[in-house]
Amino acid sequence: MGLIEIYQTLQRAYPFPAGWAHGSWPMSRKFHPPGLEVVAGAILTQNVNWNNVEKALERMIQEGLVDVETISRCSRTRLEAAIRSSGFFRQKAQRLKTIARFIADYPGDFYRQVQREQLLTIKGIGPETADSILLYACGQPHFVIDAYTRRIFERYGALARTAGYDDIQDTFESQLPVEISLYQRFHALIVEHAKRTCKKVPLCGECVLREDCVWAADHF
DNA sequence: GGCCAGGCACAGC
DNA sequence: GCTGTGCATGGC
Repeated sequence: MGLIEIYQTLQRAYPFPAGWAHGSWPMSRKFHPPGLEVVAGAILTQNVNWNNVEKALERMIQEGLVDVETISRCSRTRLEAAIRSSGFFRQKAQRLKTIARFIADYPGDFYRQVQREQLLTIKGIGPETADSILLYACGQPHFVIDAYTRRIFERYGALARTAGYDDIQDTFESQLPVEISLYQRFHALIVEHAKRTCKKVPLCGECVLREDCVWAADHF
């Protein structure tokens, strides 16, 4: 199975990935602007289960921490308390404040103009966080490589298991049409598939990718 | 009670 | 350059 075929198979299996309406990032739309919720979620989800992140986002909304001025100016302890459930709350609070300040001071429209290299200069923003922001908040075609995607790649890719982020990303981007909605949906589908298989719901023989599933070793 | 979850920065080689 | 380690909570 090539990448496109995997995409099509997942698309047929999960027409509406839970929480990812039309393949877009899960959002309450209670941040201002809505894209800021993607930025916050991308930071809060670093090395942590999304369940923990949802609670943190809800508390940020309750606290009114939904715009860059408030986030960058509130006390660090207040922000830390709000996002405690997302783990690593001290460094994540600092990272949120840093990116909020960056957005507030951005000369121009951050959500339309920010470049990947600019994001990567910000402490706390690595390649995956940057690409999540660019793809889902800014609508720029950067394929997001996360832990789930790596497993897919390791099974199908020709590169060594030690391939770096950029190598894996190049492989996906060179095999797929450069299309924002495709990138968005594909990543959503990979996450959806990961959440549905094996660990919580042992589908095994029912897995839509059958023996090609990245979790095949667990299935069969 | 141990292990894992949609990373990242930084120190030490 | 590459590898190991700290960061911290919640669910199973």
